[in-house]
Amino acid sequence: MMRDKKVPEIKTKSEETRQRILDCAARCFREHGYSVRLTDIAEMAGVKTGSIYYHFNGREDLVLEVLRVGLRMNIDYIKSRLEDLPKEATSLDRLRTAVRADAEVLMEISDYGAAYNRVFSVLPDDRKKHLHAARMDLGGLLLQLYKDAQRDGYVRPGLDLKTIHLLVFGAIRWTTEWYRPDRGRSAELVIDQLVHMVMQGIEVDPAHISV
Amino acid sequence: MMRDKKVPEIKTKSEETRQRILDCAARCFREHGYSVRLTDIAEMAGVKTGSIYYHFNGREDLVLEVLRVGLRMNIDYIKSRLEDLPKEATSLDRLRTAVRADAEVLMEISDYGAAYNRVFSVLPDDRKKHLHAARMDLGGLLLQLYKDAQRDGYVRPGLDLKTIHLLVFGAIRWTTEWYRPDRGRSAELVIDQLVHMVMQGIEVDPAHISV
DNA sequence: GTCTATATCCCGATAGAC
DNA sequence: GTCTATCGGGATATAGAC
Repeated sequence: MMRDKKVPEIKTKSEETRQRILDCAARCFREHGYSVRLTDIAEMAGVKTGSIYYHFNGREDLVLEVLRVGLRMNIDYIKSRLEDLPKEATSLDRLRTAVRADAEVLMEISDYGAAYNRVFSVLPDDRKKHLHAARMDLGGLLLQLYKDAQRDGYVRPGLDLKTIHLLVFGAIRWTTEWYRPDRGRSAELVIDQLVHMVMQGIEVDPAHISV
Repeated sequence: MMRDKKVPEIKTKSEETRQRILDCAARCFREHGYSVRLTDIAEMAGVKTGSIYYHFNGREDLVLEVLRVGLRMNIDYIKSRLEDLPKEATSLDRLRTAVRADAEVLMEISDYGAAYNRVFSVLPDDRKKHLHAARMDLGGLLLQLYKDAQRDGYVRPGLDLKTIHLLVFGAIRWTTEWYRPDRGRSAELVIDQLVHMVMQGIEVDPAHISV
């Protein structure tokens, strides 16, 4: 899950347990939404409810930590995919890559991103504030790529890019509501269709119509 | 909210109260998600918690009723907009109209659709079953319009329409997470951008590039 | 560090007065 | 029909043993 950290990090047993609880929390939030009980998370992690309180200050704290990690993974993954691009990549290549990466991290890479989707909106306003900076980082990163591509003439000048970004972002986020890795359809297919639709649209090019 | 019913319906006071509770529930679910308390709904409706139990069998019953109404409104509104089209409308016109209508009902017409979005996924499986038929009605209605347009040669043959439908559906559903009627941007702008993107894509048509 | 046992709180639900 | 009062279940959180 995500690329390996640079530092090997000999983890203490405590850190391992903490990490396991966090992973299970992400998985639970992904699957059942905000209302999962601490008991369920504890059970999945192979500990008792009380033990969670040794590693976290409580439910709220645990939730926020999952969301923070989710956002960070999302941003880091997109950036790493952008860095993998060759120097000569155009701003359109970069936009396409970022959209793909955003969808990949949500659908394939980790539970944290999907957990973020389902949980964030039910958070009380003051909690949301704690995530504001990271959210702006992610949104800003993507929006800038749209702007760059438009500036370079790859994207139609008339479009409202903020709105476009939010619509694409939403189409990706909503996949957590219906996409299941089993059931035939692969994530790759979905992402291909998405990128195709966003870039070229679904209509047949009028210029190619024979009649 | 929605078009007037054919029958004027002299409502009894009881029916009015029931309706008010239902409307407030939809609003609460829209704004705060599944975890709103009955107390909040009651307060908004100007009654005490106990009174809700005269009109509904309990929280679960109230939730399901909001979802049922939401789905029905969504379907009915799309259908009515399709019926308003002139006879000579093409299958592409019908697809465009349906997508617009789906977005309108969610963003402008009623709280019920948005409530549905936020609540459905946290429902236990057996409750979801009760809505299965209506969900299929809505999904099937839209998917068929994509298929018709593709059959008539308006939509690229290679596309996986089920996936495309779910992506567009998701972009629309996710607007409830970010679109607010205040704050400048109008729903109409958003919907225009959506339809444009889905139909023509955001890329500049290569044929029109001068260099 | 992790457990067991328990305190505490909150909310849905019910009973019965009006 | 709507209210007030209250019960009961369930989940978070805490205390203290191991």
